[in-house]
Parts: sequence; C-alpha cells; structure tokens
Amino acid sequence: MPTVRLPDGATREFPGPVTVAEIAAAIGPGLAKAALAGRVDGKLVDASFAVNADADVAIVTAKDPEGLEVIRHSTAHLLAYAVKELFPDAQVTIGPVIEHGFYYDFAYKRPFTPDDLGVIEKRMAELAARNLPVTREVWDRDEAVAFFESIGEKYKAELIRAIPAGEQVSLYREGDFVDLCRGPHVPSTGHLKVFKLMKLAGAYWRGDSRNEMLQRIYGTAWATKADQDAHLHMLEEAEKRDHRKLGRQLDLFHVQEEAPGMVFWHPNGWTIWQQVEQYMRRTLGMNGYREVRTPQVMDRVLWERSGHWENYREHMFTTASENRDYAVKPMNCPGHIQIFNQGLKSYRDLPLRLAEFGACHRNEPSGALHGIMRVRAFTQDDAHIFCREDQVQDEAAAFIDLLRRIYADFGFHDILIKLSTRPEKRIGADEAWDRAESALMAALDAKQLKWELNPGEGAFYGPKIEFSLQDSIGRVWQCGTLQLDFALPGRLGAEYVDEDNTRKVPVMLHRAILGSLERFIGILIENHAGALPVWLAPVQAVVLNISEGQADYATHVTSELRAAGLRVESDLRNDKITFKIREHSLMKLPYQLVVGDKEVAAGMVAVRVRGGQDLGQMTVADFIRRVRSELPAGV
RNA sequence: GCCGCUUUAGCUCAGGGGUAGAGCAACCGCCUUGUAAGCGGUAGGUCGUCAGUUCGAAUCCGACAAGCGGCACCA
Repeated sequence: MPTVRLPDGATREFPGPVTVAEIAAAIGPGLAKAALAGRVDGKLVDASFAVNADADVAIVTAKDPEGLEVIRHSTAHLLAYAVKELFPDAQVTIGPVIEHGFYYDFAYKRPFTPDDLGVIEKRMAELAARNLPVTREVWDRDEAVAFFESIGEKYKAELIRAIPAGEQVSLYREGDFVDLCRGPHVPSTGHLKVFKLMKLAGAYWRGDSRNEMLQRIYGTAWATKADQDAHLHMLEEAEKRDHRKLGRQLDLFHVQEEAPGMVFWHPNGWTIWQQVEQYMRRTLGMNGYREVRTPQVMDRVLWERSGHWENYREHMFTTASENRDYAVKPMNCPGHIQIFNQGLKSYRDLPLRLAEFGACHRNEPSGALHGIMRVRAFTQDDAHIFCREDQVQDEAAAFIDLLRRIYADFGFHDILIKLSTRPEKRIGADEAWDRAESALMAALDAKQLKWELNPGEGAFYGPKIEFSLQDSIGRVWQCGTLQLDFALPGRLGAEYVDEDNTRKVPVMLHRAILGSLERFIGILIENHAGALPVWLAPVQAVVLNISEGQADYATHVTSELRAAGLRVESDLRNDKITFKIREHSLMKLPYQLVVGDKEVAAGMVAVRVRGGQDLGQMTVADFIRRVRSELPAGV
C-alpha cells in the first residue's frame, strides 16, 4: 500500500505497486499524456518505473528542465535508430545530451554527407510518428557484452565491458533498436516532436586523439516548436555578431592565406586596439605596474633553461643565424625575469610588477585557429609580479580588485571565478602548495566572491585562478588569469636579499586581465554586435552636409571636434543625406551630425544617435559635453 | 594535427565539359539633396594553387593551401 507524496504536499494511496505513469493518470488525463518520466525520492526514473513503497513522487513533463533532458536524450536514441535502419552496418557508440540538444557518435565505412542528414532526419520523423513504445530491460553485464558483440556493435560491447563484472546494465528497446543506456527515456517515440539535425563533425573515440575518428551528428531538440524557433533565431542573431563578419563589414581587420593565424589590422580596428591598450596602460600605471619591453627572439639556450625548449618546442617558431638557434617568444615571463635579474634586488624592491603588452607567437595546430579569437600571433596584457611568499595574498587581492574594475569599465559585470589546485604531476613541496592555495582562497574569500574549485587543474608550477566574463548573449569567455609560479624564477636564477641578509628566490605571479588583445577585441565586437560604445568606437561621429553649400561649415565643425579630442570624420560627398545616413548607420557610428542651412545659420549641429533617435540641434560644445559624459569613470 | 565541408569580381552569391553571370561597392556623368539606398553609364575575374583526364577544364580526378564546423590541443 504505497503512499505517494506529490510535490504540492498532497498524498495519495495506492492499493499496490504503481507506476509513475499510473500515478500521473490518477491525477488527471492531461498529466498522463504529458508524463515523460518521474522523480521518485529525488531519483529520475522512467514513467514505467513501479513505486512499491512510500515515496516522494514528481511527474516529469516537457515543462521541467529534466523533462527536456529526457526528450533530448531520447532524440539521440531516435537518431541512432534511424541511422541503424538506413545504414545497418554503422556502429553506434555514445549519444549524450549537450546544451540545446544532443549528439551521437557513429563508426561507419564512409563519411556521412549533408544529404544523408536530411534523409536521417526524415526517417527520425517517421519513427517518431509511429509512436513506438520505448521499454527498459535489465540485463546481466556479460550477457549484454555477448549480445552487442553478436550484433557487431564492438564499441558498445567495449563500453559495457568497462562496467564492473556481475553488475546489471539497462538496455532500452524501441522497435528493432536496442541500446545500452542508463535512461530514463520517454515512454514512446511519439513524444519526440521537435528536433532538427544541425551538423556533422569528426570526433575521436573516447575523446582521445590516438583513437580512430568517429562521425558525430549534432542535433537540437525542444519541448515546443516555439522554443526551437527561438533557438534557431538566436543562432542567426549570434551569426550576425560574428566578429569575422563584422571585422570585414566595419573594415576593422583582415587575415589572409600568407599569414595564417595573424591579423592585419586596418585603421578602424587599430583605433579600437589603441583605445584598449592606452586604457590598460594608464590603468596599470596607476596601480603600481612598470611597463617594459623584451625581445621577440631569444637564443635557444634561454628557452632550454626555462624548460620551454624541452616541453613546448612544437609550439614555438624557431629561426637560426650564424650557427645559433633562436625561438620567437611564446611567453613573456622568461624575458621579464631577465630584467628582474639585472642588479641585485632587495626585499625592499618587492613586490616588483613588470607589465608588457607582449607580442607572442605560438605555433597553434592549424585546426585550432579561429578568426582573431585563436591566433598564432597575439598580444597579451601580461605582467609578472615578483614578491615574497607572504605578499602573495595581498597581491592576489589587489589584482582581483583591479580586474573587476577593468571589466566593469568594459561593461562586463558578471564574472565567473575558478580556482585550480595542485595537479598530480607537479613540482614544489606540498607545504608550499598548501600555503599558495590557501593564500589564493583567502584573497577570494576576503572579497566575498563566489568561486568554484577546479581540483587538480592547476599548472605543474603552481595553482591558478581563472576569471571568465559573460557577454550580452550569455556566452562565457575566459580572459583573466592569476597563476602562482614556484618554478621559473628559480630555474632562471632570480633571487633577492631578504631582511636576514640571505638570498631567496622570489615567488612569481603570472597575471593577465584581458588575455590576448586580439581575442578580447573579438569578444568586444561580438558582445556589442559591432556597435561599440563611444569610448571604443573607431569613429565617434561623422559630420554630414546636406548640400555643397555647408561644406566649409562641416569641415570647421569637424576640426573643432577633433581639437576637443574626438575621433570625427566629415562626409562631404555629393550624395543625398538619406544615403549618407544609411551608410554610416551600417558602419554603426555612435553619432551622425547633420548640418544644413538651418544649422549653419544657428551655429549648431543636428545630432542623430546610433539607432535612429534624433536629438535635434545643439551646439558643438554641448555635443562634446554629451560625448564626454558617456565615457566610463575609469577612462 | 584529425574528420567533413567550402574556395567564382572589393563584398554577398548564382552557374557549371565548349573559353564567365547578378546585386551591392568602385569609377564617370546628371541631380544640390533635411534623417536608412535618386538616375544613367563605364570598368572589373588566367573561377584558391599545382598537377592530371580530355580535341577542349572554372566545371571531372588528385595533391597542396587557406577558410568554415567539430574533435584533439590551448604550456
């Protein structure tokens, strides 16, 4: 006589064992139809799961987040079913739920084509329309291995073999298709109504590049058509923000075949860069950093001492001259240590903060390159803080404050923080790791910041904090980093004289806020969809004359604004004002200043804001005040 | 690096074994213009590169390169 307690607190008694589906039916026919799965004492189960003792039970429908997951998971199975029907000798592997959908990896003798995708999707729709029941079976592990081997599914057999012997495994059957799966799944394929296959890709078996490559099919699935349409619409919007597309449209930069992974910055793009760099330079200067510059190319011997030659050789561009080998720097730290090493340092010199807009080259694998986000030549807002161990916490705290102020100036307020602690392979004594990790934690906790622990993910030379920001469409970008380094200063011979007149090796903090400027500017472009805030916009305003008669006045206004430090162009072309406005609107300029005979007579400008709002006439001085009022406090 | 796809005019793209097409941009005229495209004309490409099949290749085959989507990588 199980008593079932529902989420609203109501209880119901049943005469004997009762399935989740039956409970739903007892509550109402609408819920019975909508029931996809159940939650029994917190555990997600199939609708067919029998409750035979008192329990908390919730009916899971497409409206619940778990329900949507079940739909996506079952749609992945439906995909595998359709593929097996169409391509019987394809082998199935895994098909998990991911954000917005699912994927399924197959092994097949020939690549799937985009045409196949359409055929598969059609078959999926047919199988869904047949509303085939999806049933759960429990098998003995060894029998399951034997079964999958007998039907030629060697990947599945391998997966099950990894499960401890003697355990039972669950299989799900729909029509002629049987798959190993933990479940739960929808009760029948008819619940799978809204899905779309999105793309084909290669993926390594078990995620290991030493293994063979499988073919992955990505799909999206939703509870309602409207949800899916909204998702597809969001993808279109994201595509419009693509920095590669906007980079061309707004004439910011280009890349070309002869320099893969390296950016040609055009005047507009370089202006953005300069705004970012100069802002960072000012801000670092106000926060106790000294800027330096170190060589691009240094002798192999130095890279051998730093350990790079041994560990990161494939990622370094090298060159040779007069029997000497050189490498183009992939990082700035060895160079900064050379500067630290010039002249004996005292503990009184610490902390010493050396900053560099360091142009680095890393020979990234060709497949990793992506627009200006992942490149081979990039510039970091890099700095290294040399300090005593007892200064780490204060330095970390000051860095976190600085980082948050800078992100806020760029309009990013949602920051995600992860602390990565000692990995298995590491150098340095455990006591040093204890102290370093707790110093970083203390610095975070002192700010009352929320952070996540990433155990074992630190660098071999020290723990680190990673800072990610969230953009206007919710995407997360890891930009900032703070890494403790116990190793490199010692390797490269850095030391200082401490209070007790003994020589000690300083602790070094590697830190960056924006990360790579290339990538950060890419993020800014996508975040703002190209419509950069006034302080970053390459051209802040354009002065447009209506007809030739106002050309002199327009030129005069332009030079007045430039004298005030604004980035202003004039457009005196002999075109209709509507045409010129359209062009500059497409270029996403923050302001367009229209001057006709009325403005000349009044000594004013008619101000049009990006987006179309007409502010009417104002004086040039008022316009300058308005623009200045829009700059962030830190700029 | 691996799998798949793509590469035609400055841009966006159509075409497809018989020596290339549109729109926009550019250039030249006309129009002197009031808040997102005025009108007319001209010019522009050895169809990514190399090699093959063919009487003939931008088109078919192959190699390479770059880009794109993933995977792996991201010190």
